[in-house]
Amino acid sequence: MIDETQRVKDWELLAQFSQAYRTLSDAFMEQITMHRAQATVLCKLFMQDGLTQSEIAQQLAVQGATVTDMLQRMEENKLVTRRRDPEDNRLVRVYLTEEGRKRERAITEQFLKLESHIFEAFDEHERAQLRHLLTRMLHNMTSER
Amino acid sequence: MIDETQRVKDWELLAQFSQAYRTLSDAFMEQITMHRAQATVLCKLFMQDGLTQSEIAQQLAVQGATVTDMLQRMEENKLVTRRRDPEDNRLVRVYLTEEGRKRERAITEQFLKLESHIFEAFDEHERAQLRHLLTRMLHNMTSER
DNA sequence: CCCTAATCATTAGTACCCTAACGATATATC
DNA sequence: GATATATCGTTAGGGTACTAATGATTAGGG
Repeated sequence: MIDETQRVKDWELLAQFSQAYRTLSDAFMEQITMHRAQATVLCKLFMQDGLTQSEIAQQLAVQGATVTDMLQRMEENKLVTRRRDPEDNRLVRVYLTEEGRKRERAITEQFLKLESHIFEAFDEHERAQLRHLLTRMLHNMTSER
Repeated sequence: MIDETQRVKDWELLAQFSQAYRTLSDAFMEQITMHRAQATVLCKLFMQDGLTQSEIAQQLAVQGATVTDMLQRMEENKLVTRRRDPEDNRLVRVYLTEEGRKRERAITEQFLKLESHIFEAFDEHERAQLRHLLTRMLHNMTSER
């Protein structure tokens, strides 16, 4: 008989990991005076400027209301500007400011540092293995039904 | 040359996973009218009643202030009671109420459901592999320096 | 015994994330 | 063209998380 009261359940491990990832990335971003979620939004804009708010919400897998709040703070801090799309007035398109664009290097470097910290002592085979497992779990978690 | 602009970076995968886990567990807990973090606290108390707040903070890997807020809400909702430890008056010990204890079955079942949803189509070997990789990352993430 | 340092919990302020309800705009159907 | 439906963003309210500052209690060193 395995002692059920002692064994760490898998969901506990996932919860711990999820929490630890956020805490650590908060700490890394704080080193360059950024917030985790805001840095992530900027990363999306580095790849493609002028995304709509709902596109950002979808890419971050958060609700639209969350994005509204975040972008309001980011606009106050002059990291982005927001303009209605003239083609479709429902859409709000988000653009990097000069100030936002200036942070590209620091942010991408910091995310790479975070990555190498987390994968300390991992070889490429193990990273590939992990990618595969995470991708499958992600599929299970986000698929309908 | 690999096209760096296309490949999903590992930190993005970790961030996605972390977000998806929270969203999904929020959804599962919402089905039984509970909040993710509060359910986790109750689980710790199911294992060991009368934990102090700092012990709970350590087990959840969050700051003490976070636990204070959570437990105040949980006490208002009659899920737990809090009493100062007579041996050491700095400590606040947290105890399950009858109401809190009543939720044990529903909560543990719901976490198991969550687990089997996430690990759909995983065999035991793959789960063991994942446990190993996650544990090592967790170690990298939480170790000093 | 007193003073200092350590530990524990709380408060205040901020950011992130959710749901629910709502207003504005665009599209589809008649 | 008018009405119905869908989409997009905002607001309001609540839960989860952080840091920094504070107060209360305990433990240690002289």
